[in-house]
Amino acid sequence: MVLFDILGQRWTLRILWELRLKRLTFRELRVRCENVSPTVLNTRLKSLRELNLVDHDADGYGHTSLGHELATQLATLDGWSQKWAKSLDMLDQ
Amino acid sequence: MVLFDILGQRWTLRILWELRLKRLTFRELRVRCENVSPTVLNTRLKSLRELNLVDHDADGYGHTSLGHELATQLATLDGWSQKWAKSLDMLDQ
DNA sequence: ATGTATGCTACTAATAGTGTAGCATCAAGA
DNA sequence: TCTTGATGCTACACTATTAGTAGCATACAT
Repeated sequence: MVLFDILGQRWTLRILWELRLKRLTFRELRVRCENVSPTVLNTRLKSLRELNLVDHDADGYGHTSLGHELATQLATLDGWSQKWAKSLDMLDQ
Repeated sequence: MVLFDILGQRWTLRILWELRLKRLTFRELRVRCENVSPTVLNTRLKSLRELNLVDHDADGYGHTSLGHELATQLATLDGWSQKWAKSLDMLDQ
Protein backbone atom coordinates (compact mmCIF):
# COMPACT_ATOMS: atom_id res chain seq x y z
CA MET A 1 0.00 0.00 0.00
CA VAL A 2 1.90 2.96 -1.34
CA LEU A 3 -0.74 5.42 -0.20
CA PHE A 4 -0.55 4.25 3.40
CA ASP A 5 3.21 4.52 3.40
CA ILE A 6 2.87 8.16 2.44
CA LEU A 7 -0.01 9.03 4.74
CA GLY A 8 1.82 7.27 7.55
CA GLN A 9 4.50 9.92 7.63
CA ARG A 10 4.29 12.56 10.27
CA TRP A 11 2.33 15.65 9.14
CA THR A 12 1.22 14.30 5.79
CA LEU A 13 -2.36 13.59 6.82
CA ARG A 14 -2.45 16.84 8.71
CA ILE A 15 -1.26 18.86 5.74
CA LEU A 16 -3.90 17.34 3.48
CA TRP A 17 -6.47 18.02 6.16
CA GLU A 18 -5.53 21.65 6.65
CA LEU A 19 -5.88 22.35 2.96
CA ARG A 20 -9.46 21.10 2.92
CA LEU A 21 -11.10 24.54 3.18
CA LYS A 22 -8.92 26.78 1.07
CA ARG A 23 -5.49 27.24 -0.39
CA LEU A 24 -2.83 28.27 2.08
CA THR A 25 0.61 29.77 1.77
CA PHE A 26 3.65 27.91 3.01
CA ARG A 27 3.71 30.04 6.13
CA GLU A 28 0.00 29.78 6.84
CA LEU A 29 0.29 26.03 6.51
CA ARG A 30 3.17 26.01 8.96
CA VAL A 31 1.15 27.87 11.57
CA ARG A 32 -1.83 25.56 11.16
CA CYS A 33 0.43 22.55 11.54
CA GLU A 34 1.66 23.64 14.95
CA ASN A 35 4.69 25.35 13.46
CA VAL A 36 6.08 22.23 11.93
CA SER A 37 9.65 22.84 10.87
CA PRO A 38 9.96 24.30 7.38
CA THR A 39 12.36 21.50 6.49
CA VAL A 40 9.73 18.84 7.00
CA LEU A 41 6.92 20.88 5.56
CA ASN A 42 8.86 21.45 2.39
CA THR A 43 9.79 17.78 2.12
CA ARG A 44 6.16 16.73 2.52
CA LEU A 45 4.87 19.29 0.06
CA LYS A 46 7.43 18.14 -2.45
CA SER A 47 6.23 14.53 -2.10
CA LEU A 48 2.59 15.50 -2.25
CA ARG A 49 3.21 17.51 -5.39
CA GLU A 50 5.04 14.64 -7.04
CA LEU A 51 2.13 12.40 -6.17
CA ASN A 52 -0.25 14.85 -7.76
CA LEU A 53 -2.23 15.38 -4.59
CA VAL A 54 -1.18 18.97 -3.97
CA ASP A 55 -0.20 21.81 -6.24
CA HIS A 56 1.13 25.32 -5.89
CA ASP A 57 0.20 28.58 -7.55
CA ALA A 58 0.10 32.29 -6.82
CA ASP A 59 -2.50 31.76 -4.09
CA GLY A 60 -0.35 29.21 -2.29
CA TYR A 61 -0.71 25.49 -1.84
CA GLY A 62 -3.91 23.57 -2.42
CA HIS A 63 -5.42 20.26 -3.40
CA THR A 64 -5.34 18.96 -6.91
CA SER A 65 -8.56 17.31 -8.05
CA LEU A 66 -7.19 13.99 -6.84
CA GLY A 67 -6.09 15.56 -3.58
CA HIS A 68 -9.59 16.88 -3.18
CA GLU A 69 -11.03 13.42 -3.66
CA LEU A 70 -8.69 12.07 -1.04
CA ALA A 71 -9.58 14.85 1.36
CA THR A 72 -13.23 13.96 0.91
CA GLN A 73 -12.49 10.46 2.08
CA LEU A 74 -10.57 11.83 5.02
CA ALA A 75 -13.61 13.90 5.91
CA THR A 76 -15.72 10.79 6.31
CA LEU A 77 -12.94 9.33 8.40
CA ASP A 78 -13.10 12.46 10.49
CA GLY A 79 -16.82 12.02 10.89
CA TRP A 80 -16.37 8.50 12.12
CA SER A 81 -13.68 9.63 14.55
CA GLN A 82 -16.17 11.82 16.41
CA LYS A 83 -18.20 8.79 17.37
CA TRP A 84 -15.04 6.88 18.18
CA ALA A 85 -13.77 9.68 20.42
CA LYS A 86 -17.04 9.68 22.32
CA SER A 87 -16.92 5.96 22.89
CA LEU A 88 -13.39 6.37 24.21
CA ASP A 89 -14.58 8.94 26.73
CA MET A 90 -17.19 6.48 27.90
CA LEU A 91 -14.51 3.88 28.54
CA ASP A 92 -12.34 6.25 30.53
CA GLN A 93 -15.11 7.02 32.98
CA MET B 1 -7.75 15.68 14.79
CA VAL B 2 -6.57 13.14 17.29
CA LEU B 3 -7.18 10.25 14.93
CA PHE B 4 -4.93 11.73 12.27
CA ASP B 5 -2.16 12.31 14.78
CA ILE B 6 -2.25 8.62 15.58
CA LEU B 7 -2.60 7.32 12.06
CA GLY B 8 0.18 9.66 10.99
CA GLN B 9 2.74 7.68 12.91
CA ARG B 10 4.90 5.32 11.00
CA TRP B 11 3.44 1.77 10.86
CA THR B 12 0.15 2.56 12.53
CA LEU B 13 -1.91 2.53 9.33
CA ARG B 14 0.01 -0.48 8.14
CA ILE B 15 -0.65 -2.43 11.31
CA LEU B 16 -4.38 -1.73 11.14
CA TRP B 17 -4.31 -2.73 7.51
CA GLU B 18 -2.49 -6.00 8.06
CA LEU B 19 -5.03 -7.08 10.64
CA ARG B 20 -7.91 -6.69 8.21
CA LEU B 21 -8.14 -10.38 7.25
CA LYS B 22 -7.44 -12.24 10.44
CA ARG B 23 -5.84 -12.05 13.83
CA LEU B 24 -2.06 -12.23 13.82
CA THR B 25 0.54 -12.96 16.44
CA PHE B 26 3.13 -10.37 17.35
CA ARG B 27 5.69 -12.15 15.22
CA GLU B 28 3.42 -12.65 12.23
CA LEU B 29 2.59 -8.98 12.36
CA ARG B 30 6.26 -8.11 12.41
CA VAL B 31 6.94 -10.14 9.29
CA ARG B 32 4.01 -8.59 7.45
CA CYS B 33 5.22 -5.13 8.40
CA GLU B 34 8.60 -5.61 6.75
CA ASN B 35 10.18 -6.72 9.99
CA VAL B 36 9.46 -3.51 11.80
CA SER B 37 11.48 -3.40 14.97
CA PRO B 38 9.74 -5.03 17.92
CA THR B 39 10.25 -1.87 19.91
CA VAL B 40 8.10 0.16 17.58
CA LEU B 41 5.57 -2.59 17.00
CA ASN B 42 5.02 -2.98 20.69
CA THR B 43 4.70 0.77 21.18
CA ARG B 44 2.11 1.02 18.42
CA LEU B 45 0.13 -1.97 19.63
CA LYS B 46 0.06 -0.49 23.09
CA SER B 47 -1.37 2.77 21.72
CA LEU B 48 -3.88 1.01 19.53
CA ARG B 49 -5.05 -1.07 22.46
CA GLU B 50 -5.45 1.99 24.64
CA LEU B 51 -7.48 3.59 21.87
CA ASN B 52 -9.70 0.54 21.72
CA LEU B 53 -8.90 -0.16 18.09
CA VAL B 54 -6.94 -3.34 18.63
CA ASP B 55 -7.10 -6.09 21.21
CA HIS B 56 -5.13 -9.16 22.13
CA ASP B 57 -6.17 -12.68 23.01
CA ALA B 58 -4.91 -16.25 22.73
CA ASP B 59 -5.11 -16.07 18.92
CA GLY B 60 -2.93 -12.97 18.79
CA TYR B 61 -3.74 -9.38 17.90
CA GLY B 62 -6.86 -8.29 16.07
CA HIS B 63 -9.34 -5.51 15.53
CA THR B 64 -11.88 -4.52 18.09
CA SER B 65 -15.30 -3.72 16.67
CA LEU B 66 -14.25 -0.08 16.38
CA GLY B 67 -10.98 -1.09 14.80
CA HIS B 68 -12.94 -3.12 12.32
CA GLU B 69 -15.06 -0.11 11.43
CA LEU B 70 -11.95 1.94 10.89
CA ALA B 71 -10.38 -0.76 8.75
CA THR B 72 -13.51 -0.74 6.61
CA GLN B 73 -12.98 2.93 5.92
CA LEU B 74 -9.37 2.27 5.11
CA ALA B 75 -10.51 -0.33 2.62
CA THR B 76 -12.46 2.26 0.66
CA LEU B 77 -9.38 4.47 0.81
CA ASP B 78 -7.45 1.55 -0.59
CA GLY B 79 -9.96 1.19 -3.39
CA TRP B 80 -9.59 4.84 -4.33
CA SER B 81 -5.81 4.53 -4.25
CA GLN B 82 -5.91 1.99 -7.10
CA LYS B 83 -7.39 4.57 -9.42
CA TRP B 84 -5.02 7.20 -8.11
CA ALA B 85 -2.00 4.97 -8.70
CA LYS B 86 -3.11 4.39 -12.28
CA SER B 87 -3.46 8.09 -12.95
CA LEU B 88 0.03 8.59 -11.57
CA ASP B 89 1.42 6.03 -14.02
CA MET B 90 -0.24 7.94 -16.84
CA LEU B 91 1.54 11.11 -15.76
CA ASP B 92 4.96 9.48 -15.62
CA GLN B 93 4.77 8.32 -19.21
C1' DA C 1 14.38 -32.17 29.49
C1' DT C 2 14.16 -30.44 25.09
C1' DG C 3 12.46 -28.03 21.36
C1' DT C 4 9.51 -24.42 19.72
C1' DA C 5 6.61 -20.56 19.71
C1' DT C 6 5.06 -16.75 22.16
C1' DG C 7 5.38 -11.54 23.65
C1' DC C 8 8.55 -8.54 24.67
C1' DT C 9 12.94 -5.77 26.47
C1' DA C 10 17.74 -3.90 25.86
C1' DC C 11 21.07 -1.67 23.45
C1' DT C 12 23.67 0.82 19.79
C1' DA C 13 23.68 2.89 15.30
C1' DA C 14 21.29 5.27 11.92
C1' DT C 15 17.66 8.26 10.45
C1' DA C 16 14.17 11.72 10.84
C1' DG C 17 12.34 15.76 12.92
C1' DT C 18 12.79 20.23 15.69
C1' DG C 19 13.76 24.95 16.32
C1' DT C 20 15.91 28.94 15.05
C1' DA C 21 18.18 32.05 12.01
C1' DG C 22 18.38 33.92 7.88
C1' DC C 23 18.65 34.32 2.61
C1' DA C 24 16.79 35.45 -2.10
C1' DT C 25 12.86 37.05 -4.57
C1' DC C 26 9.04 39.81 -5.51
C1' DA C 27 5.45 43.46 -5.13
C1' DA C 28 3.59 47.62 -3.10
C1' DG C 29 4.20 52.15 -0.98
C1' DA C 30 6.63 56.38 0.20
C1' DT D 1 14.82 54.45 -5.73
C1' DC D 2 14.70 52.79 -1.31
C1' DT D 3 12.27 50.60 2.19
C1' DT D 4 8.95 47.42 3.97
C1' DG D 5 6.74 43.30 4.25
C1' DA D 6 5.45 38.89 2.60
C1' DT D 7 6.78 34.96 0.12
C1' DG D 8 9.16 30.12 -0.35
C1' DC D 9 12.76 27.99 1.26
C1' DT D 10 17.73 26.45 3.00
C1' DA D 11 21.31 25.72 6.76
C1' DC D 12 22.61 23.88 10.83
C1' DA D 13 23.05 22.18 15.48
C1' DC D 14 20.27 19.64 18.61
C1' DT D 15 16.90 16.08 19.97
C1' DA D 16 13.77 12.39 19.31
C1' DT D 17 12.44 8.43 16.92
C1' DT D 18 13.26 4.24 14.52
C1' DA D 19 16.14 0.30 12.86
C1' DG D 20 18.42 -3.81 13.63
C1' DT D 21 20.01 -7.36 16.30
C1' DA D 22 20.37 -10.19 20.38
C1' DG D 23 18.27 -12.39 23.76
C1' DC D 24 15.11 -13.24 27.92
C1' DA D 25 10.98 -15.26 30.28
C1' DT D 26 6.94 -17.87 29.75
C1' DA D 27 4.15 -21.54 28.10
C1' DC D 28 3.04 -25.60 25.80
C1' DA D 29 4.08 -30.03 23.31
C1' DT D 30 7.11 -33.90 22.62
